[in-house]
Amino acid sequence: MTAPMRMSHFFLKTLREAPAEAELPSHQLLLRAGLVMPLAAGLYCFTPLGWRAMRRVEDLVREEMDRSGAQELRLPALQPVELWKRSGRNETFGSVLFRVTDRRERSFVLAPTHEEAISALASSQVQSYRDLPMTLYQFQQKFRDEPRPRGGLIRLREFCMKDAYSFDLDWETLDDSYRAMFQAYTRIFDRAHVPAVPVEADSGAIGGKDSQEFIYLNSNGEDEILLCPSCDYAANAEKATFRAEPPVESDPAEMKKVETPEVRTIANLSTFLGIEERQTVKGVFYEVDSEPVFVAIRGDLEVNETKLRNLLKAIELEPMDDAAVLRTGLVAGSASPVGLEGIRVVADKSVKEAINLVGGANEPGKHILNLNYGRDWTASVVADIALAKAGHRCPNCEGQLEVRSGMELGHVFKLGTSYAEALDVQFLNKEGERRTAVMGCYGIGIDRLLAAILEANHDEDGIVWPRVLAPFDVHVVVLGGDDPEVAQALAQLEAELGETQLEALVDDRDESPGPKFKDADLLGMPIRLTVSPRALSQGGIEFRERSSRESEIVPLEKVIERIQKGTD
RNA sequence: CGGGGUGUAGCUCAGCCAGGUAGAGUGCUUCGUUUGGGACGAAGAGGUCCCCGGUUCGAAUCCGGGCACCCCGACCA
Repeated sequence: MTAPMRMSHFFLKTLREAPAEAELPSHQLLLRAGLVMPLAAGLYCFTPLGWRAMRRVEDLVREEMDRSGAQELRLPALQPVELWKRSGRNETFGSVLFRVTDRRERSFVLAPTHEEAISALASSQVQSYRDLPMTLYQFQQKFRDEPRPRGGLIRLREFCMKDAYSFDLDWETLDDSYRAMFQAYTRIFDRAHVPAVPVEADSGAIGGKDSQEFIYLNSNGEDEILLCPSCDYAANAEKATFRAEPPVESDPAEMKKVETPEVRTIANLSTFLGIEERQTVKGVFYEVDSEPVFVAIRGDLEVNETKLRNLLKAIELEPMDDAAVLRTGLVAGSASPVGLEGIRVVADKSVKEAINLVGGANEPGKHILNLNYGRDWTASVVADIALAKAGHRCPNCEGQLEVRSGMELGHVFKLGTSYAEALDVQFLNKEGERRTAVMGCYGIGIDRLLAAILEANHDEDGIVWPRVLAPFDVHVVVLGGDDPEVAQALAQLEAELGETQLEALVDDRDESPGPKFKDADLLGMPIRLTVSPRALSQGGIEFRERSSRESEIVPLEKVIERIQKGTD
């Protein structure tokens, strides 16, 4: 039971125009509706209205987490750097970690995520198989020194994340914990009216098994997603696999060096020799943790740097610059894995299966015909390191993959034992043997989810809040407040609303009707009630739904009933 | 970190090229009118022209350096 909030006293300023810095619809709405104010790049103040919205989102997520059996707790954001050294992530997170020093010169980090802290807690508390399985979660501010914060609440330097961690006896019971969380996420995005789809995701260098992201497909997203229109295959481009065109069939032939003047690219080469790009092999050079690496891949494909990074367990990986290419003695434009010495060679599986490929001769202006893996050259590792692209064949069916952009709203991930090992989360099983807990982690960015909700729920006039998330349930527009009949009707309405759980925002400002209606549309509460002499003369007050824009006159004594009808 | 753009009133922007009293719309304050879709009239308040330095009699404007913000890329367990 809450007293209605009067707008004349509410700390809120709406903007007629969006500030120039905002490009995305969600960013513009956040600023125009006065939900947030930027403090610095990637840092926002939430106003009372914005904070109400955040809390509604948080409450929805909390409800589903609790329903799944997870238990809420709270971990510190400020953590000793030693914890991060134990997990190895002091190095792997690198410059993304915000670092601070206390008065005694001890080093701390502002946590970007909480696997370390939760593992430390679990380590101290978990002793027996009877303690497991369990899933713990929190809402907590995360800090990441992002290279480029962007898009309002899309990518922040400080943000609120719901992060959950499961601890299991083994991989089998982890499957149950994971499934429960997956279902909770499905319900959350459903109820939040954001069409998020699960896609296969990269699990990074940590190892671990299944990893799925919940992606809201949206042209303003920053992740690239490959989707199969014919089946349900969907994967982040970092992870996506595909079936490459089969190699051209032929019998292995003798290697032969040919003159290829001015030919420096695969496109040139295939035109010059009149062959398909898939009949060539190309070399791509990388600098991996300060070591040169030669990547051999079929000419029609490109290297997926995430796959390569994971394969080599690399921290730093970047294309080699020209100076390093010279220093290493590689011949850009005619590079070949054949006869290379003093450099690690990594090959994509596409070149292992192919027969009689054309590759460089490691001499300018020359190439070699009929290269065959195993006979003429080998690599230290052969793996799938190819980048899936639109038009490639789906790994599961005959469909052609399509590419879309999307926003990562949530991530569920079977972590495995790496953190539990590093931080000693162990227990005794029934047989009295010491075992390491098997972990999962599950995150949802709350601020980003709020942004996605706005992206998915607005029209040209403003926000259209889903009922469960609206900062207020009802927006009351008062016209002609000096009229005694209006004042009396308003008093009665407010009293009745006060008897319910409904939260109301009452626009009692001394404004003309225009701005009041415009603001009501902009702020987007699900139901607008207009108390005015005109409506009263028609027998009640005007009831209007933001989503349908349909309105009707409802007698005062029926209003509460009318509002509650259709509450989801 | 590389490329591009922008910094002038709370917000949107003009003025800068061609140096000379700091502007408009909107918002805000006051008064009056108005009261169903950003209404009308009148009077006001509001400025470190991003910062530092230089050139000049004189700099929002020209020159040098820096900073911030936005976009693209790189990066992003």
